[in-house]
Amino acid sequence: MAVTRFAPSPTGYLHIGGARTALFDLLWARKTGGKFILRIEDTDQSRNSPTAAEQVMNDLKWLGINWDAGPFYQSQRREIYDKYIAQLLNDGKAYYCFDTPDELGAIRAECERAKKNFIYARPENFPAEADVEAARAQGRPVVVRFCMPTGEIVVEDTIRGQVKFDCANLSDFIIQKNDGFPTYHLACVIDDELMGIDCVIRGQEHLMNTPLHIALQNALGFKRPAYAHISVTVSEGGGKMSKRDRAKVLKAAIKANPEIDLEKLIEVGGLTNDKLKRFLKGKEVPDNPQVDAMAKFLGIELPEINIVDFLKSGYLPETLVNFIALLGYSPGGDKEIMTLDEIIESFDPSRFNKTNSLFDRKKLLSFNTEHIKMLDAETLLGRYKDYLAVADSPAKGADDALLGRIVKSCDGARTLAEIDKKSRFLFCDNEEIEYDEKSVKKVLLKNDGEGLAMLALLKAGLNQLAEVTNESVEKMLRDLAEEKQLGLGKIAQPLRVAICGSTVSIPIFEAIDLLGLEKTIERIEAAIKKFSS
RNA sequence: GGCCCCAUCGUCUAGGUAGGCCUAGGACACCGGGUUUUCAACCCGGCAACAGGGGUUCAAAUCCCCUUGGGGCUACCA
Repeated sequence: MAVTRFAPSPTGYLHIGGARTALFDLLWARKTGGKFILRIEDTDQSRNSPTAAEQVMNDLKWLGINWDAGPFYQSQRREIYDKYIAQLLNDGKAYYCFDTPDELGAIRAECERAKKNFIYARPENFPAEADVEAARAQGRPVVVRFCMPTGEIVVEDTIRGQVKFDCANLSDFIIQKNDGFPTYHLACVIDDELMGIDCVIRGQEHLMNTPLHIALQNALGFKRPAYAHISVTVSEGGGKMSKRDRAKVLKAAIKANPEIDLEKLIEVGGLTNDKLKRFLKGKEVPDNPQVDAMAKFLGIELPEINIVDFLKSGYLPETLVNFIALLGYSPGGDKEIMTLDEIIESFDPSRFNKTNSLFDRKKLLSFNTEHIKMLDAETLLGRYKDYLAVADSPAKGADDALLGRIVKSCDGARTLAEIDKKSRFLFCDNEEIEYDEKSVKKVLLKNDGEGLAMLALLKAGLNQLAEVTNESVEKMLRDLAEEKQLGLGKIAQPLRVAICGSTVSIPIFEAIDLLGLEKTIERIEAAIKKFSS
């Protein structure tokens, strides 16, 4: 019966790394019949966006990562932290400091020059409350630092075994900031104790924080939870997969192309000239919506990083959960495609591996294909509608019966976006069809317009049909192929381009049936007219 | 720079905690072939790895050390 938690800081959308951490914490809680708690670590006033926590929760829900308690907001628990800070101060285990950022920076620079770790020089006599007021009066910042003990701290990590730290390398660290908020370390340790967290599964980037947390727990007389530091997910360029990766790709694209109309880009992105300059110089990163808008304007694809990015690209939540669970973890055996329940059932935290892993998008695509195949029709339709809602598709709002038939006609599809792409032509007016240049050339114009000639034959054939049914249309096409001694492709492809504008669509007979004979003939005529000159 | 983590096919990984069952298994990708009304799906076949160097041992992918290479942290961010 493990009690675990996911403790994101609400600085933006939930991204892959966070989702993976959340998933493993959920897995362990479910496997043991325990509890999974959501805690929002919003102790940084400057970095919190008001909607971010909401977004993170939406993304978790979409993935099916549901929490049993919370969300608890640390910003609403100030008195609790204050109480413990006072206690530490009282016990002489923490002390006030009044250094300015500049002073601190100078000490750091000096340490670097001496090739040493930064260690804050603890004063012999700690400042008294009266000194605090004096410092404030002088306009100096007031923070509280924790006294690191001496000796060695050994972290018992479920994944990595014993990891030893010499406290001589660890500095007294800040537990309360100038604005009165606790730092992450303090709030995290207190909440883990108060919320009864007994197992902390988190990213390896926290391994170095763990001795600090243990020191705090010891000073406060808290229990020590079990720790498991999971490997980091890295992206193609090397380095931890980060939200900044999308901006990075955008920046590279802008720099690589001097032809870009920067004025227009600024307008589309909704930022200022100065901000764009700072972005290109690597000094500032625009917001997500701004990055997206600029990418769309430039017609470039950004790598999916945030969970919503994957939704927008047509991935299933089932896919993400399955794929993420197999990054740095393996249940053993050859089975890879699994549902959340199967993953929970087979979950064994001793089977984590220590190596960082690369996020392989091709394999993700393949997982998506498998999961699309696995879903029952009703669930898949629901997922498709969720996708359409965010995809800016003309198919949005179409009735379930139609959408259901479309989805069914696309079995074998790799993403939901692919289904939309193959069937959009059904939702356009005839005049709105965009003819893909390459497709037109290849199947209509090539070989002296043999495709166009075929269209004429098709039109005549369709007009002569005594009775128009799916069967009669199909028979006509097949008879025509036989008569001309051609594969069906020679007939279907020109027809496809005429009615959908490209060589890729849902199966041709389904396409005609769904479009209707009237529009089909109209589009054939329009195509003949348009490309005959 | 300091501290810490890691190292099996191109990628995700099995095997490593009880060394011989590993002439190293699976999946994705890739290559070749088949099927086909497009794309996809599907079927058959193929390529491909224990980072390097020392030990320990009758025996090492598995244990130890070093080198090299990757990664993380190094904030009044979390």
